Amino acid sequence: MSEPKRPSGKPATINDIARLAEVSKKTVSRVINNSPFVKEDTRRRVEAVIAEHGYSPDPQARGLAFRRSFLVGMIYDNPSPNYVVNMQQGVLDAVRGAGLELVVHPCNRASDRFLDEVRSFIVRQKLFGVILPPSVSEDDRVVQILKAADCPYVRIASVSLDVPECMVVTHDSRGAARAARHLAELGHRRIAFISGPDSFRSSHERGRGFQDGLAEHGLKLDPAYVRKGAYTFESGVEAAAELLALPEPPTAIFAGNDEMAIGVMKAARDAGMDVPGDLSIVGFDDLPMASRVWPNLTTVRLPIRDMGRMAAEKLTAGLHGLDAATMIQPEVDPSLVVRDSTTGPRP
Amino acid sequence: MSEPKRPSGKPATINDIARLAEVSKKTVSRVINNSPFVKEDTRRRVEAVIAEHGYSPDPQARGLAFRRSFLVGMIYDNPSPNYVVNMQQGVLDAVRGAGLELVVHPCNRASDRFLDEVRSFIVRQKLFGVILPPSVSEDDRVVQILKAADCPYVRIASVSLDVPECMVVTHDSRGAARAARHLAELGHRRIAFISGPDSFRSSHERGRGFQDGLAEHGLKLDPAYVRKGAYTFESGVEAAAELLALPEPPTAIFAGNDEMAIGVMKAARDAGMDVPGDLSIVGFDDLPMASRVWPNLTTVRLPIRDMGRMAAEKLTAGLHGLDAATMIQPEVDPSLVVRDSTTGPRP
DNA sequence: GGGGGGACTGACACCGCTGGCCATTCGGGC
DNA sequence: GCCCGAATGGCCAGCGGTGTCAGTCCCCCC
Repeated sequence: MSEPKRPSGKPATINDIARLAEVSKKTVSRVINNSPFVKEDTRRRVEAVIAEHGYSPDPQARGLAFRRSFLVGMIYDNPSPNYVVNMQQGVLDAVRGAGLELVVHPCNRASDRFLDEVRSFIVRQKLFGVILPPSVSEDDRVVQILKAADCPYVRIASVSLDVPECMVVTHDSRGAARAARHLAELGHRRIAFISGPDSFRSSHERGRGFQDGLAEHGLKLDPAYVRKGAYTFESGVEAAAELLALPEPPTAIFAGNDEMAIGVMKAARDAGMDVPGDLSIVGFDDLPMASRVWPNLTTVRLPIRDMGRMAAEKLTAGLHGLDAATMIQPEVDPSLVVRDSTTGPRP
Repeated sequence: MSEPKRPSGKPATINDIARLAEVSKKTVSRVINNSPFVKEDTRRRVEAVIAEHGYSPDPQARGLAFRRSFLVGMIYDNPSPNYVVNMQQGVLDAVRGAGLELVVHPCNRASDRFLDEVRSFIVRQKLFGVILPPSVSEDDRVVQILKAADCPYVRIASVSLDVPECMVVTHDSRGAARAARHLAELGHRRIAFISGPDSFRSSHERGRGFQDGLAEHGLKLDPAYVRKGAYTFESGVEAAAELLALPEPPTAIFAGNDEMAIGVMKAARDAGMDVPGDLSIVGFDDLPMASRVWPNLTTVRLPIRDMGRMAAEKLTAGLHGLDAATMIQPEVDPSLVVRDSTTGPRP
């Protein structure tokens, strides 16, 4: 249906369409850009020709004239392939069909050229918009650059850091609270928590939510049962080894993410403990791994792809004549995925 | 050092540079494009101004004039986040600094609009080049589209499918042969193989290499010990369950990828078998999971990031005045990562 | 001293599209 | 018949670069 009709091999231009539709290229341009001053009749005729010839305007030329590209950037510093790929997919869900493309920009926030690189990327590409997943989303310096470059952006973070139209809040605390309730309801009382590193907001949010959840059941997190991890497998192993060596070891451990939770599993195995018999474990993220390891890990799942889509939709809202601030905002709601790594404590 | 000097906030243009360097914008253009017809003196002067003002030419305008964008596309249909992210990273390793950006284009090869979508992407964006990882790299229809659009591309595949300058060959067969030798040298004789689906070249290559490796030790793959999987966890479980139910079950299983290998582990556990005591298992891919599951999985690792980099370097060779065909070509060499899921068979 | 040629540079059109401004046409209300 | 607004076209400039081509300059050689 949309086979380009020009035998020349080169794609059609706006002039071709104008000639074939017997209108001026100005009117074709009006149609493309949804100008309201086009008769319905004319619009249909032009659109027919466009469709017939599979024409789509050259994004470079258009971008040049608009002083803005049709590229959405995603700037991230996230080592989890699962997170990254799902978020990319979500962004693409929203961005395709809007005629935008996704340019990925992983970066190293620890590098001393980090800001210069990001600035140069943003300024040079005149991005249509930028998606900032954690932890880059938490870096105000990046946001400053974006503002200075007059580049729209959406930040994805566990807690609100900005005006609503620039935020997708993931409410990690709610997910952690669910984990807490789950463990409390199973009857656990000696419950431990392994946090992520301080440099991540999610780390605090997950800890806070977990405490809130426990509090609902009249439980308090004993500081003796809290360890700081680094969101890595090894740090999970280490922290859990310490906890399990306690005179009164916990009967359940909530790890700040799945990597650490699986480290906890290893530590339990090393200590000759049965999971979940001797120790219940809950993670956070629902990595693919979580449903492969044995026992399958109970964990909190974030709808990452949806989050990406929602963020991108805020960016493209303007294209559809919507206002990102007033959009009906589906809330991100972390869910608890109960699998086999949790059960009641031994009597 | 590279702080833009224009208080206006807008980035410098070629005209600004021309004025400041007291040359025509054409000469600035020559400097940017490394034209040999610029006096050394002039070039230095222009470069000084460019550096001083942190100028970099607008990719859109340049692309418009060149009839080519500065975007590298990566078109893939690969469900493994690990693979995708590593390959993206590798491509970026090569592409950054060349002034190119990476546009990601996951797709669904099963969709009936697949080819139209890919065509529209390629034609519209006038891509600088395209990276095709498996399995898209094996689709000749995509390659036809690229050729028709006069768009450079590099295919990454387990076996050569094209002229050398358009190929990065991953030699999966060599990796599989290593796995075979490893098992043979451990003393295994009843060795099973779970293949991937027929639709993947890698599936055949891994099978072929495995047989070759066995043959070096005078062993032959007994068809009774071969099952076809689908590169999924579940298919691994299923195939292994069948194999382990055999009257004389294998003492070692080579799975076509890690997903299936981990499925094999589950099947072994379900069958009450000890890994590696009763059953040795080897996978392929070295997913992050492989070093998290228990026992840690022995597997074959492909240098995915390097592969991405090598592919992108072929694309950018022209920019550096090199010829992709004659480049010194580092070979991809899959390596065997021996972990804890393999040992000798019980006597 | 004049001619020739290579090295270097700049003027100008153009890439494909949008925006501004004005002219033109058409149809309808009064 | 007049006026007005909606719909459209024409034209030109401009986005920020590059290609073409025609110089200009300088040096070398006869």
